Amino acid sequence: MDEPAWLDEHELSAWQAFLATGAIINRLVEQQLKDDSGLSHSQYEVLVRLSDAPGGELRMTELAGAAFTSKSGLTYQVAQLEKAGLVRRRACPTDVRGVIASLTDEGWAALRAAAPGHAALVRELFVSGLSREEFAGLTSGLSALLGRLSVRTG
Amino acid sequence: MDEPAWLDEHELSAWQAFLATGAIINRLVEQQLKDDSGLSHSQYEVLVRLSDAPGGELRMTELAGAAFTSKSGLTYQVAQLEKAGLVRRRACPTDVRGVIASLTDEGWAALRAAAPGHAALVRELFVSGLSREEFAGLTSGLSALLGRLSVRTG
DNA sequence: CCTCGTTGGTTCGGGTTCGAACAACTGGTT
DNA sequence: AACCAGTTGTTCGAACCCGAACCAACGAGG
Repeated sequence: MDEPAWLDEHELSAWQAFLATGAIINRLVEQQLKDDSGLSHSQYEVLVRLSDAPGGELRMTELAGAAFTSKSGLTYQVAQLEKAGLVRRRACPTDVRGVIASLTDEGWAALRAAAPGHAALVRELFVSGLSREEFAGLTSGLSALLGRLSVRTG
Repeated sequence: MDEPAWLDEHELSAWQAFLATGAIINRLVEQQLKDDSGLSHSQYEVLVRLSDAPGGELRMTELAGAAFTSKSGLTYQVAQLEKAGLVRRRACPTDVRGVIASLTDEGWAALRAAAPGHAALVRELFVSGLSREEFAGLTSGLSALLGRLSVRTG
């Protein structure tokens, strides 16, 4: 109907802020993890997802769905993590095609070692410096957004 | 002083929502621009920054600062855009080292052609589906965050 | 049993990104 | 004038990531 071709002032500044914060924060987090633990952000995410799963293991597809990466991207990252000894691959007992990625002891150790620095940075960048209301507003906006998006991705 | 090693429940879910929304939205935007205009998101951003600047031109460094990319990344993207005829490079009159990227007529046209679809998608993903309060909360949270981050990067 | 459409995971090719190293230049200081 | 710390933009090597193509295996319906 009346769809203007450009974003208006409010939309634009919100959108720009969204892009900018995402870019900056991602870069800083990436940097910190690399320097501090030798892990990329995606690798760290994979470890976190695995550690959240019962037994510290998950099928590749579930892992790709939970993390924010494509199937091929996940294959690559898991290969890297396996090379580093942090993750092991097992065959899935109920499906010959399936592959189960599973945290090794070294994987757990690496995660425990990396977590405090990561948590501190996330708190510094993302939580502190916002008032309680700002943080609450941000959180509810983000989760509404996420709910909306989940519908779209099916 | 009492810095827990892990994020608590609220921090974690907000952080995850932030990462997830960023990843999903970026992917969808990337896709739409590619399909619709043959531009990547970073290329589109470069065009937008140039179009915002007086005369449609900007020094490389200013462009890299305004967009969300490294210097080398920008060199690459501008080279692509130049190959496509959307951007021209000029020497900077006041500084021999300087390079000025400048929108061509084709660049303006490409931007005008791409903008409506992009704006519509951003509105669909990012604006609509949120109540006025949610959007306001999200916006103020994001800009507070951005202000905080600018201090850190400055 | 046997299709046959679907799913799981890897491989491959190409494009994108980054940081470090580099060379050319600037502007201020002595 | 000669220096020198800092800036500018590019190049290079490596890592990363994605989509498409692919093969093997599932499982529902005949």
